[in-house]
Amino acid sequence: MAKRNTEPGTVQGNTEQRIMDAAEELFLDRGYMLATTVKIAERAGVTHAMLHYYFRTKEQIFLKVLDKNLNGFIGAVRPVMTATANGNVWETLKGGITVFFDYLNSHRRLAPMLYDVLRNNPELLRSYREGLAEMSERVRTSHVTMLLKEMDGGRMNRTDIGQLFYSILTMCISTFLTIPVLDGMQGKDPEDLDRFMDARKTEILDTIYLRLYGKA
Amino acid sequence: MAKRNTEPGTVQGNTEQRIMDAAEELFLDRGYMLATTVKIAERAGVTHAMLHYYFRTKEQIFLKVLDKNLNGFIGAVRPVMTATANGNVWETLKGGITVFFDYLNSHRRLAPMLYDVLRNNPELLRSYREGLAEMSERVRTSHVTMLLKEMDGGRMNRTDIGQLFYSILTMCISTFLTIPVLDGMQGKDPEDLDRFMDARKTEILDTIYLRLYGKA
DNA sequence: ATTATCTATAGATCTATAGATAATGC
DNA sequence: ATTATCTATAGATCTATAGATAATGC
Repeated sequence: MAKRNTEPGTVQGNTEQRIMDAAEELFLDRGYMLATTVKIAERAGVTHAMLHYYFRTKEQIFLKVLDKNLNGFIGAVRPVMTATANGNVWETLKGGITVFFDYLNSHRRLAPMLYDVLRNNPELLRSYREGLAEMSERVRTSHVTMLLKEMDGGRMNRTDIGQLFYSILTMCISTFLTIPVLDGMQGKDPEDLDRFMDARKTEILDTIYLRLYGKA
Repeated sequence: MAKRNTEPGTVQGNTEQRIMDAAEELFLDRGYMLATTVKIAERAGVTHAMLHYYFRTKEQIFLKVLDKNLNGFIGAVRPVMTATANGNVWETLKGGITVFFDYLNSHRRLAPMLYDVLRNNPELLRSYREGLAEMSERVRTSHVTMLLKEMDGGRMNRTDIGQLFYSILTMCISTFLTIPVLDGMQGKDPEDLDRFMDARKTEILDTIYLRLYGKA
């Protein structure tokens, strides 16, 4: 048969792309282990043999999905990750937190998927490990300079910078990890979730601001 | 054969208990879906038919493990969950956070396992849903009274109490969810992790304190 | 007679591939 | 000839049960 998928009667888009889209959807929803190649093929509307024809293995199609998603994330976040010497310190930090939070908020299943892989299949992240470690090192050093100057000048509470970053990252990330819990508690109206995310971002910024500038 | 497991050559403890222990170990490590009955039986050193003989289904053995763990948690945490009218407000709150954090810290795989189930098999928590919701409601109302009085008296920053609790819970919980990430970054020395947890608890307390009492 | 255990196996999945077959591009 | 597709199937697991067999408690 080998229908051309541009023919009438077939879904739009070529098969390879449809499989990629279906795979992304399922990996984002279920993580690596629980998203099966059979379900991906079903969702794409093809036999599962097609998945192996185009992508060879489950691991390879996952790595393509992961690559796309991590590149999107890195592209969005990189510009604000290096703190410069000039400029208002709090505005710089706030800008970084905002971009990070906003990206996770516009890709709400990214953090849960990455968490799933980090927990259950960390070896799949091997090729990104180094790059991400390097990036986080750049973030750290550039901010350390800025923050230490602020602390030394007595304008900011003295704080362990590693702990500060840990607080910022976990507060942002866990907001999205806990969406399943929220779904069970709040109304199902999607706008409720949007409002919650806005309030959450404000609260995180206020919390970090007072951690750094609030006088005890 | 039906060896009595008190005979020489057999592992100590009765079979049922050995299966329970193995199941707890695997569920804590891998969550519900990825812990298989075959692996549980292997670890317990019995054939997997035994698992069904004693517990009938995978779901039932999991529910027993869950019950034990949730009861332990609730027993530890309940005493400090109701804020009283008298007493220092910050000390009360600090006490609650400390007990909560310390319990998770002495049961480091509990939060990850619960998160896994909440994400992938929320229906397994159905029978606990109501009780937990009720408890969290009691926590909330008792604290709302205390905190509002403090805010109205101008002794505490005005704050959305829902957001405050969300910050406290996610900061504590995510500390333990992210242990796999830490393992990849820090040294493998278990004492490093102990020290990190201590520092983390202090940082969370400082952060929440300044959120509530720090002057902008 | 009851309890505990083992072997064997059913029936669902999963990932992956082999091999046949049809459409497309020369 | 190459590319795309389908059918069929191998080989691993998984959960769960049936049925035989041995040990224990009367």
